[in-house]
Amino acid sequence: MDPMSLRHAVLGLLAVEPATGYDLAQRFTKSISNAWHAGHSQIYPELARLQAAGMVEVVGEGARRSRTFAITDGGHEELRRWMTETEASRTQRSETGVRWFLLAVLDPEDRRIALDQEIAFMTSEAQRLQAIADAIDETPDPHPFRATVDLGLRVNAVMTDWLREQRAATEPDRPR
Amino acid sequence: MDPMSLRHAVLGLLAVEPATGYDLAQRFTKSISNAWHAGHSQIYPELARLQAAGMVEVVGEGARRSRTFAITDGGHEELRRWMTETEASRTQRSETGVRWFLLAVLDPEDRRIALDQEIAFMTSEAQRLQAIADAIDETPDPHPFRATVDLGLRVNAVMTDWLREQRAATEPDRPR
DNA sequence: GCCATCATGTAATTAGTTACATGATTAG
DNA sequence: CTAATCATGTAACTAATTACATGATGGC
Repeated sequence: MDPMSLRHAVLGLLAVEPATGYDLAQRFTKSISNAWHAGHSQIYPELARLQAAGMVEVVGEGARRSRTFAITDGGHEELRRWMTETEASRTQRSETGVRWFLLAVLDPEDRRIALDQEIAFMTSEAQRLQAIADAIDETPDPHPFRATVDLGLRVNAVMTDWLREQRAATEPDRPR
Repeated sequence: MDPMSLRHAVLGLLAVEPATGYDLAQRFTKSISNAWHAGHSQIYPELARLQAAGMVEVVGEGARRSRTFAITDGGHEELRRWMTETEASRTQRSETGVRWFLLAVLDPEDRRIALDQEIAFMTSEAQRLQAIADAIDETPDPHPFRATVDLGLRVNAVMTDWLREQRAATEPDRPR
């Protein structure tokens, strides 16, 4: 049972900084959402399993019966092992990808409508990523995930260019 | 219940050309695998549901009790509706993405090992995509999915550049 | 006092993977 | 004749989503 990226995503987020289950749910949507997502109903049970496996531990209990978890040495070792010794199974699932694939089977009119939607979506994504980048840049010391945000922006740019090309090729009257 | 990209991926593949369930399983791995994947154990039940919903129909029965499915007008309409009228839920899941995210929490030595693995993986992916592109280019008429293969290659190139930058920044003795 | 948000959990359902199972056809 | 591939299905399990449920704290 080597796949299971959720486990490693959680460990990785905790490796940066200890957090509560609630924090983790937020970080999934705010930082790693381009790669993986998990809601709290998945996170709490996973934290319990990781704790049972000695990979995370409770390092503090706060208000509202909150528990802050931190990664242990065992957890770090598991991360290291997974990253350097396992051959990735490479689960790949992107609804956006499916939609872009399907553009080809629409007639020109519908394709234009869909392309406009996709361009708008990518623009909002770029803004979301840029906001994250800006927030990171305001912090004093270099943030570990800054580089992947940059990658996201680059990929977004290439994809948006592609969408615009497709859009231009579908222009009705003046195909230029 | 508007998500469910599997349904639309199947409809889209059938929109290009009728196929058996077996064919579809192959096409998932060979063409759309960057966006979505499904094995035959998921495809056959989905075909049955689509048939019950009148979105696909059996257009031929061949050897080995094989049935060839084709998309119906209802199926086309559903595709059109989903692509132009629904707001994408944007399921996004990439184990590769998780791994790249986690690079930041590894120490330099392990990071180099992981980066080398990732660069090798992206290189093999580029070759796989290029092979698909070449196969498409040999066909007489323009293939609907040629453009998305091209997009895949472009994105791969940007990502590989990023990996190499990261790798260079982790050089041990001679950090340039 | 009340509303937003923090915080944690479980239950029910649906989606996806892996394993089991079977048999037909074709190429060598 | 026999191995590879074509072809279809079901069963068992795991992962993920959505819905249900509860309660604490802090700001207004």
